[in-house]
Amino acid sequence: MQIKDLLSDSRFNTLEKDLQDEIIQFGVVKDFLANDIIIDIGDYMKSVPLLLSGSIKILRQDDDSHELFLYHLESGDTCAMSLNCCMHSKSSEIRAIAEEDTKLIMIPMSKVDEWVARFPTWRSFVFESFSIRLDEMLETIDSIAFLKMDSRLMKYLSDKVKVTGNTTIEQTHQEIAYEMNTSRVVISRLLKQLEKQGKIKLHRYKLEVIEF
DNA sequence: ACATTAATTGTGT
DNA sequence: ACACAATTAATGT
Repeated sequence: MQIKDLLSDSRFNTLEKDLQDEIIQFGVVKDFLANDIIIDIGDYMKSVPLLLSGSIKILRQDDDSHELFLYHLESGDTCAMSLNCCMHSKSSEIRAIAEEDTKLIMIPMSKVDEWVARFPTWRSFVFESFSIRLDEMLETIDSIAFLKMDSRLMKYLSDKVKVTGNTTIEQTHQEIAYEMNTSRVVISRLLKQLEKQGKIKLHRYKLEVIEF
């Protein structure tokens, strides 16, 4: 598919034509395969990604390499974190991994800056991105703070199904446990419960979500 | 086809 | 949380 079509097909179509042209002119298209690490903690960003297709999961990691899943990025999204990092020349606080095969277009920071002044729609796009991210982050915090592990897990699973559009999740219990920052045994037990309730079907290395 | 091994998953305490 | 059992997949012979 043409980049042009991908742009007009998504949230980016609210951006004026001139701007879309410049995005195509100055942006660099990159492709990632599922599970590729796109940005790691400590990386310095010199450009901001716009997500054309696919999806990305954003993880936080503490000092002792414990992981925690934060949220997903889908096509039409940009990474508020990298906007933030770029603007203050900070290194990345998060790790971004391709959830599935993903295409994105990298915008050099200089252009991001320049466009904020030149294109009102870009300016509101950037602000809206921060707003969306803040909302989703709140949802994540709610889920961690107020939901019991079983509902958290179910939310995690259906979230994954929604963004990938695929009801099979190819992850071991251990991998899920890492992302939710809990132990494998807990995940195994809860998954077993969910299977008994008919919400999922368990297989080795993968599971199938029936209800979400 | 069978045995061995390693990794994943299940369960009781 | 820990320990161990059971199951499954992969590999070699």
